[in-house]
Formats: sequence, C-alpha cells, structure tokens
Amino acid sequence: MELKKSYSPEEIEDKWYDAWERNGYFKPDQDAEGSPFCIVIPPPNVTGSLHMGHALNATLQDVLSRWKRLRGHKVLWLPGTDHAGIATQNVVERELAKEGLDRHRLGREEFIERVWKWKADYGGRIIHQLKKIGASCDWSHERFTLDDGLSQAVREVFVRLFEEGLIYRDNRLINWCPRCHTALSDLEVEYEDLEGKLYYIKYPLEDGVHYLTVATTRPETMLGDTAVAVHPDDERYRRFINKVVQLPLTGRRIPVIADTMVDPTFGTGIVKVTPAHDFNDEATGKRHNLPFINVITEDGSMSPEAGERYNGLDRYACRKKVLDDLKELDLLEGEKKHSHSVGHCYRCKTIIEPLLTIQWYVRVETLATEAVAAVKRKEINIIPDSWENNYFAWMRDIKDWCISRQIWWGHRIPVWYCPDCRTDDGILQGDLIEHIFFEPVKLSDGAMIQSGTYSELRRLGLSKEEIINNSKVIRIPKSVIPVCGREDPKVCPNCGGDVIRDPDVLDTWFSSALWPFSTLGWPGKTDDLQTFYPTSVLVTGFDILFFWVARMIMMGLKFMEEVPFRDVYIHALVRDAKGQKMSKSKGNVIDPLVMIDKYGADAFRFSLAAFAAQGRDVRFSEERVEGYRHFINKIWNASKFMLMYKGSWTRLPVSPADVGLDLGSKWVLSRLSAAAEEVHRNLEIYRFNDAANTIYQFLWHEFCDWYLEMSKPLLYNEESAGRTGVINCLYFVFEKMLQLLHPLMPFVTEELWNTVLDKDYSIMTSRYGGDLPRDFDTEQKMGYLIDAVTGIRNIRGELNISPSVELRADIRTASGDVEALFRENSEIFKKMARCKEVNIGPGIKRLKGSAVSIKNGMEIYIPMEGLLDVASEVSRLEKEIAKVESSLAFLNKKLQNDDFMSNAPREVVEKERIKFDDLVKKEQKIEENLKLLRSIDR
RNA sequence: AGGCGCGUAGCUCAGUGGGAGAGCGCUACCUUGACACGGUAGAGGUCAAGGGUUCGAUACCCUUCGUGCCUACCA
Repeated sequence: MELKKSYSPEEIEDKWYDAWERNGYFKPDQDAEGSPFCIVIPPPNVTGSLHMGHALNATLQDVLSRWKRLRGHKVLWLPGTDHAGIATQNVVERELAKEGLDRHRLGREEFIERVWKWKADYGGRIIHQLKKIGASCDWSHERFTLDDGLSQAVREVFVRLFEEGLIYRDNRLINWCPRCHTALSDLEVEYEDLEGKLYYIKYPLEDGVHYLTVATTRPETMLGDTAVAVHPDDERYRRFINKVVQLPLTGRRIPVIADTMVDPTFGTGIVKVTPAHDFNDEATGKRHNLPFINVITEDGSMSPEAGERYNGLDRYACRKKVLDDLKELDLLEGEKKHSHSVGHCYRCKTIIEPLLTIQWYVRVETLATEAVAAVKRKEINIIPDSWENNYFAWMRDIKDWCISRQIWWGHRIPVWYCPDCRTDDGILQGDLIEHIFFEPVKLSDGAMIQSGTYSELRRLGLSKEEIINNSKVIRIPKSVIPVCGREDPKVCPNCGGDVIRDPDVLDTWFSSALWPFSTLGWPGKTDDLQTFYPTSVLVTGFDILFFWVARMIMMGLKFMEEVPFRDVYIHALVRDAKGQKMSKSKGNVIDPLVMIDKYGADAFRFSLAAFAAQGRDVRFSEERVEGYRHFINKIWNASKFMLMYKGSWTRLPVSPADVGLDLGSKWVLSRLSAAAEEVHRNLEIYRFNDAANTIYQFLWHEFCDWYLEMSKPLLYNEESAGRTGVINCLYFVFEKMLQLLHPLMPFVTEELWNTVLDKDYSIMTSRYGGDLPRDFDTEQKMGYLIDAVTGIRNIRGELNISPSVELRADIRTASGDVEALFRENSEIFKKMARCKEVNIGPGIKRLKGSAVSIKNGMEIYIPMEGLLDVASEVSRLEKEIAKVESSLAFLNKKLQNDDFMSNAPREVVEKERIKFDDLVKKEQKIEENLKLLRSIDR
C-alpha cells in the first residue's frame, strides 16, 4: 500500500469512525479480562453547540477510555445530554414569539410537544458533534435526562426524599428572573459590578421636625419598607430608636429599629428595611418581626401593594417616578455614583429580583455531611487536590437547595393539592389557592376576570381545566397539604374530589445529580449498574463542581449508598491565547469543528491533551495545533520510510535479549520501554500533557532522529548481517508506538496500523501488553556514540564546515570497552557523523591542525589539513573551558564546605564528587589542547 | 473582605530541596535516497522583588508588587 506525500486527515477520519461504530468497538468488550472502567459524560445542554470546553472535556475522556481499552479493561463511556429546562424553554419560546404566539396561548401540553419536536429536529446535535473529534462513546447507551427511565429515577428520588422529610416547601426570598419567570437557585445567579447610583432620601419623623436620611440604590422598593434601621451603638441616631417615621409616598408609619447589621460608615448609617425585596432585610425583618410587604410581582412590575399610583409600573419606570415624586416633595436629598454588584440570570442576563415566594427545597445538611466525609475518607479523590478545599468550603456553607422552577419543560413535581379538603387549621384549601391569569377570562355573564382564588373562580362558573389552563401564576400557600406519590392520583385520596397538580418542574440539576446511576438503569437493578457503578472517574470543569459534582456525590451516597465515582478530574477552562475567557460577545470564540477542519482531529486532540497541565487554565493557540499537525506529518513520513522495507519484514517478534540485534535496535527497545512506562504512569495520574510530551519526544527525537538514522547504513546494505533484525525491530517499535499514541491520535494511528502493519484487526481491539525490560548497559553505550556524533556535529556547525565535506575523526578512547564499541559500530558512526575515515584507540594522537571535542571517556580530533581556523577554534575551546571552570568553582566551593560534606546525603556528595572529577579531567584535556593550538598550530 | 492560583527563554508553558527544560519564534548552515510540515548546530533566563528556614532555595515559609479566578458583601 502506498502512502500519499503528506497526511490528509479529512480522507480517513470519517471512514474510521464509521467503521469503529459499525463494528461495535465503542461498546464494552464483554471478553475483556481487565476490570470494568466507566465514565459518564457530563451531559451538555441539549440546546448547546460544541465549544472548546466540551472538546477538551471529551478529548480527555476519550484518551482515558481508549487507553483503558488498550490495557484490557471493559470500558463504558456513556454519552448523553440534559434537558436544560430554562434554556430550552427560552429557545422554543423565542420560536413561538416569531409566530406571534406564546406558551400560555398554546397551552402546557401543546407547548411541551413543541419542545419535544424542537429537540427531535435540533436538540442534542452537540453530543454527536463529538464524533468529529473521535469520541469513542457507546452510543447505544446514550441517555437524555427526560427519558422515561431517568424520569422514573427522578420520581423515585423525589418521593423518597419527600417521605423522609428531606424535601419541603417554604416561603422565602428567592432569586427570581422576571423574564424567565421562574425561581433560580443561588448558583444560577451571576454577579456583575454595575455602575449605579446611591440615592439619599429623607424620611420625616412623626414630630414633623426631624427627618432621617436613608441611602439606597433601589428607591422603588421603599414602597415596601416596613422599618428604618440604625446601628444600636451609633451615637448620632441613638435617640431616634423606637421612634416612628412617616414613610414618604405611602404615609405608612414605620418604626426605627436598632440592628447590628447596619454599617454606620456606609451611606448615612441609616438603612431602609424592605423585608420582601432584599435578602439582608429579610433576615432583619425576621429578627424584628416586621411585616413583609410585597410590592413587586413575578413579572417585575409593581403590585397593588405599592399603591395605586405605582401599581402595574415596571420596576425601573417606577424607580423614576418615585424619584420624581420625591423631588417634588423635596425629600430627595441627593444622589451619587455608586458601583455595586448586581445579580443576573445566568441564562438570560436579566437583573434578578429577590421575591418572596413559596418554593420546594431539599434539606441538604445531612446529605452534605456525608458527601464531605466521603471525600475526607478518600473514597473520592478530587484531582488536582487543590480543589478539595474549594469543595469543603462550599459544602460547609451550603444552603438548602431550591429545586422548583416555574417553567414547563422539565420533570414535573409529583405533588397534588385538593381544593376541597381543609388545612390543618380548618381552612378550605380552595380559598387559599390563588390564580392569576395570563389574560382576562370572560365569564358566562360577560364579565372579564383576571385573578382569584380557586374557590371564587369555581363559583364564578369556571371549570378546573379553564382555571388551570389560563393561569400564569398559581400561588399555593404553605398550609395547603401536598399529596405526593409514586403514582399519579386521579382523585383526592381523602375526599375523592378533583386534585390540582403542582404547576412547577424541577431544577435540571436535580436530574443531573442522579446521572451516574440513573443512566445505568436505576431504580432498576441492572447488570450495567452492577458492573459499572461506582463509575471510575468523572472528568469535568471546575465551573460545575458545586452545581453538579457535589450534588451527584450527595445523591449517589443517599440512593446507591456508594460514591458515584472514584476520581474526579477537574480540568481547566479553555481561554484564548491572551488568557481571556472565550465568549460570543467578545468574539474570541474558537470553534473546535473549524480547528478539526483545518488541522485534523488528531492534531487538535493532541494539542488539547498537551495543553491540559493540571491546575492551570488552557490558553489555546492555533500555532500549537499547527505544530502538532507537523508532528503527525513526521509520523506519516516515518511510515513511508518503513514501507520501503516492508517486503523484508519477517514479522518475527523481537526482544532486547536477541543476540543478533545491533546496538541501535537494542537501544530503541530500551527507550521504548522507558517511554511506555512513562506514558502509562502519567495517564494513571491524569497528567495528560506529560503523557503527550513523552510520546512526542520519543517518537520524534529518539525514534526518528536517532534510530531511523542509525538504521540506514544497515538497511541500505542488503548484505548486512543485522538488516533483518533492524527491520523487525523497526516494525515492532512502530507497532508499540502506534498503540501508545492511539489514545491521543486515534485516526492516524488506525490508518497506519492498517496500511503499514497490515493488521487484520483494528488498533482499537488490540492490547498493549507488558513492557520490555530496560537495558541500561546499551543505553550507556549508545550515550558514548551520541556524545561523539554530537561533538563532531558541533565542530562542524561552529566552524562552519559544510555538511557535504566528509571528515576524518581520530578518537582517543580511555577504555577498551569504548574502543570496542566504536570499532563494532564504525559504519554507523561514520554515517551519523558524516566521516569518511575513523581512527580509534587509546594511543591516538592529535594531528596538527585538528579541531577538538572532549567528551567523557574520549577525545575526538578532527584533522583539517591546514584549513583549521585557529582563532575560532581557540575561542570555541576557551568558551567551553570557561563553562567548565565556572562549574568547577561551584562544585569546589561545595566540596570544601564542611557543612555540606557532613549534612548532605552521601549519594549527593558522591555524585558531586564524580562530577567534579570528570570536570577536572575535561578541563585538563581542553587545557592541553589549547596549549597545542596556541603553540604548534599558530 | 475572605479564599485559591499564577508570575521561569522573545511568545506559550512544563518542572524540581543538589547550578534550569520543551514547543513555537530567532540566527547560521544544509534540497544527505521518509519528511523543508524537514535536518544539524547555535544564541537566549539574577526562575517577579525582598527577607527567612537550610550545608544548599527557582522550588519550602513570610512580606511586597503585579495578575487571574472563586465565594461573600455592597442599604
């Protein structure tokens, strides 16, 4: 088979991927003798498109999966996507808006159908884009968080947590996105510093004389103030404590309270307290039993409680109006610029509104304690371990997890309420459940109605369906008793009446938290679960350590009574070459698919792996990808070289113990062992960059630069004794090399495995056996050869001798072993050093006009027949002797130092002494030669 | 404010208690029978600064400066 002049990835990548998939090589090998190895992919959003983070993440997982397969493990890499509740709903809502529709007009069921249809058409592409980078996921195991099986797991988990009292409802301030119209968890809020204003507002005291000036960034919330607070020790205001102020614009009388949360140095030292619209004030309000007045609604506009003048205004329009009104009343004392951090919705970037609502929560305290203990006990290793502290710190301060979302796309909360039953306090529940319609509904008598309690609306003649289907907001107070179960109740289990289902769905992360076991078939007792749980390693970015990793650990421990994974490998974020986070708005996004198009998947993957040093961000630069494409080209050309000798390849196995093998072959076998050992060791501890560099170094600089070059004299001479050995060794090393490289570069290695090695099975199904033993004696011998060759090349380069000039080398050897070595390998040596004549022996003398290279155990003379530029050679040797002397001075100081001699470990002292002795010898010899140069050659 | 990290060759980055490495770039030479996406050689660093521990510090500790991120707060 012929290979083209250079490597064209596009011609082979799809071909091999299809073949692998068709042959089922991505499925766990049932005959594998090794232990099971399982990775569940961090499921990307179904709406997403592939970015560099996914590419890095998937590459690392694929490297591990492929490497483990080669090592004989039964490997499952399980792919899938999550349903991304808010994001996906947003996408489809935007689509509807283009058609002049909205989800309420469409209705819940029809809307959900639309989302499924969208998903079928566009969703989940991202995961299949991974095929382009060669991801060896078992696609027959692909999962989606809203699949039936996973939904069943969600149901089971919810019900059990509910039954155990670990899930509860509560009325608290939550982060609310007025645009997405849903609650968000603390983690889903992104804070950003904004330039705002601090407004100083006068609150008149009841005495009609004094007033207190508060400073606020959100004047519109004053309509909901229920107190003014000062620090108890603040002398300026102490006398006002327990007095009453008239809240401007409302006339409400509110108390002046003392609370230590007030910072006397900020603003005026007087704080307005709005318990229903600020997290700090909520706490203050609870401490002081203040009323909570909700002046802002779910869509970010002012509520009737804000007063008739402001009711219905958008929160920012209201701010302006409030300020105008205050100015009018001369109660606005001033304003100044103020930069502060403001929460934004992580999905749509709308400014968050803290809102008092009833939500579902998971009580995480005990779950978190267990999850911390598991990491402390090393049942889970977080790598790099610097992330452990981060994990512990977060878990220590963890707050209960708000899991309800007021959207439609997701796992609907399996809870129902009966309007006909009564609360524990004896109140009819239907009287407590409030509905707000998305548009006014016409009653049978022609009147229009916008909202009301369930009971009222029923009395007005609306059916249950009409009420539910028209509701934009349903408020169900805490006292209404929830009915939760594994089966959907048709009627109320107590009274047999109609029940209303909780309108909310669960946070997407709730289902993601179950991913390591729900994907393997839980709550069923499946073989997959038996074989692959706990999974081996989770590979993910640190940005979802809390969102996801911590929650998986909690849920895994709770429901599987076993950690979800043994290792968590946290990789870095991919940034651009300047270290900036890639983002669409900055326009510095690099599309992985474009990289693959340009450079091929192998070069791209190899770059990512080589960049993935632990604990540091990846600064991605296209130049490096280009560099690694050159590396592939190097492999490609080495392959072409090998193909020339394929006819003579006897396919006999080789080993370093083969007596017939030449020095170079024995050497390369030993170096291969060293490289392989290092690659395996590095992958074992997730040092992807070290693994990549090891194989790069071996392949290019040892195999190509030295071994291929050394083998040429033997290969060119068809009569040479070692020829067959060299050819067999070349192919043997090549095969092992391809296997070592395969996890990093699956495509090109498969191509060469087939074309160069003529294998009748895929490299994917091959096994990398044990390593051969090192041969240190050979490595040392080769060291002499390399030293001598390098010395001569150095002379050639420094003295500007053309490579076409063949030199004569006179080598004085210090031992018989070295002499024998050069005699045995003189042909190879001549070729490598480009010499036509080599004289070797202990009695060799320097000829006049020779350049010199002093090496350990040998002195090399290059006679130049009067052409030697004595001045350059003198300065060259002087430079070298200067180096030697400075080293000697340094070593001498050390060896003269009694403290060093008595305190340093013996082997260090010994090492330094040997170094010193060698350098002394070297110095003497260079000195002698300099003397000769200065006298005879002058 | 608290926490975590980073600062090593022109650039991007590895690294280690015993006088620093790679890739790219640069310089010189070379179309030598796999490869110019190549070969050979070379130049280039007070390992941010200061102090401490140590026989010995680029590495460990402290301080400072610069820089990035995370968490919290910001009335």
